[in-house]
Amino acid sequence: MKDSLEQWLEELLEKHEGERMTDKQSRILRAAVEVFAEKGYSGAATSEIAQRAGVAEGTIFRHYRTKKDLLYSIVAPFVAKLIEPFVLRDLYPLIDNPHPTFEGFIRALLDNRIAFAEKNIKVIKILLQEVPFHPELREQFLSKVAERVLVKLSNAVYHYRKQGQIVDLPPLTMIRLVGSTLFGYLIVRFLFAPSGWDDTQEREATVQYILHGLNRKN
Amino acid sequence: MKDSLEQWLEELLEKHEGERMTDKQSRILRAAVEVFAEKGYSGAATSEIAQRAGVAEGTIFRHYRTKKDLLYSIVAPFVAKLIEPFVLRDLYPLIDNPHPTFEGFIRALLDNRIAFAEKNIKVIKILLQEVPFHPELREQFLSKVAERVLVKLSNAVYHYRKQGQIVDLPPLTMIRLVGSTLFGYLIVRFLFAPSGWDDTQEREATVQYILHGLNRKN
DNA sequence: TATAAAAATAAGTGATTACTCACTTTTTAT
DNA sequence: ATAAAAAGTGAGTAATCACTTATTTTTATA
Repeated sequence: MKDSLEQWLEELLEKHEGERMTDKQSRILRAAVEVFAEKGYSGAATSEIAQRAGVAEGTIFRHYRTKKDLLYSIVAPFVAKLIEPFVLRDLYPLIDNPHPTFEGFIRALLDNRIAFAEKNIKVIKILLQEVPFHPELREQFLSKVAERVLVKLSNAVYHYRKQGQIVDLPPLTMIRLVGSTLFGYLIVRFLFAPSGWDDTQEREATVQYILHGLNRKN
Repeated sequence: MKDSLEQWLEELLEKHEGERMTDKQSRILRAAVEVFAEKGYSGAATSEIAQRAGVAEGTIFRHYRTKKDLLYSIVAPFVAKLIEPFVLRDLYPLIDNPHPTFEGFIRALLDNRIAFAEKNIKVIKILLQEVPFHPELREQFLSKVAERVLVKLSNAVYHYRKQGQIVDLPPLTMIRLVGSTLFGYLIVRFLFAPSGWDDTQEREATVQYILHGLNRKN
C-alpha cells in the first residue's frame, strides 16, 4: 500500500513539467491524500494536514492557493491516469488492437482495471466522495471519461457485436452492465474486503457471469 | 419527488412512539435532508439548515442534542426501511413465499427496489456519503443489512440453485453479481440520469443479463 | 381568562476554520 | 563569497462553526 502510494506520488512529480517538488511539498500531498480519504474534503482541516506532514500550515498555502487547489492537484492527475489505458494505444493495446475474442477482451480489461484499483484505492475513495459536491470535478470527470472512454469502449463492443460474439443490445447498455459487474467486484473486494474471499474463484465467476450474460444465444 | 419526501417524513413522524412532531420540527428534518444531500454532513452548517427551515438555530438544538443526532434521526429509520421488505413476510412475500421461478423472483426484486430507490434518493445519497465517515452508522448498517438481508437472500438463492434453475456458484457470489447489476442500474438511472434513457428496454436488458449470467447451462 | 408548561427565539459562547503576512532560513546562480 | 530568489515559518486574521442560555411567545388545561 505504502509502496504504491509512493509510486503514484513519484509519477505525479514527474508530471509537473520537469519542475521537481521539494521534500515538504510531497509530504503535504501524501498527508492530504491520507486526511481527505479519512475525513472527506469538508471534514479535513488544513491544520491537521500540515501537522501530519510535519510542516507549518503556511507552507501548504505557499504551494496551493486554496484548500480546493490542493484537492484538485491530487484528483486531476488521477483522472488523467484513469483514462490513460483507453487512450494510449501503444501502451495498452486493449482497445485499438483488440483481442480476437470478447472473452479475451473482458479478461484483459478486468486484469487491467484491478491492477489500477489496487494501486489507487485512497484516491479513488476521495474521488467518489467528492465528485457529488464539486461541479468542476464532476464536469471534468464526465467530459473526459464519458466522452473519450465511452466512445472507445462503444467502438470495441460494437466490433464484437457485429462479429456475432455477443448479444444484440445497444453498446451503452452493455457497457453499463459489464461496468456494473466489474465495479461491484472491485467495491466488494477492496472496500468491503470480506473474510474468506477466494479471489481466483470470484474473478472466474465474474468473467463467466459477464460472458453468459451477454452471450448471443438467447 | 416532493410527495415522496413528504410521505417518508410522515412515516417517520408516526414512528416516534405516538409523539407527534411540531410543524417546525418537521421543517427542520426536511431542510436537513436537503442540505445534507447537497453539501454532505461536514459541509452542512446548522445555521443554513435553520435558515432554510425558517427557524431559529436554537430550535434545532432543542429537538436534537447535537448535529450528529440530527443526522442519525434521518438515517436510522431509513436503514430500518431498507431492511423491511426482507423481514416483513406478510407485506412483501418476496423472500419467504418465493416465486416458483428465479426469473419471477428477480423481476419482483427489481421492481421492489426500484420503487424504494425512487422514493428515497436523497436519503440514499446521504447514507452513501456518510457511511464511510461514521463508524456507528457503518456498524448498524452492516450488522442489520449484512446479517439479516444476506441470510435471507442466501436462503432464497440456495433454493433456486438446488432446483437447478441457476448455476452452481456460492450464494454470496451470486448475490454480489446480481446486486452489482441491480445497483449499477439504479446508479446510472437515478444519479447519472442519461438523456434518451429507454427504461423498459434497459430494465428488460438488465433482467436478461442476470438470467443468462446465472443460467445453469454453462 | 388565568396559569403553568412547552416551544421558540436571538444574542451570544469559545473553538476552529481557511487563509495572510511579515519575517527567517535555505537554495541557487554568478 | 554574495546577492537574489525560493521555501518555510508561525503568529495573527476575520469568518464561521456547533452549541448555550436567558428571555419571550405559544399552547394546553382549568
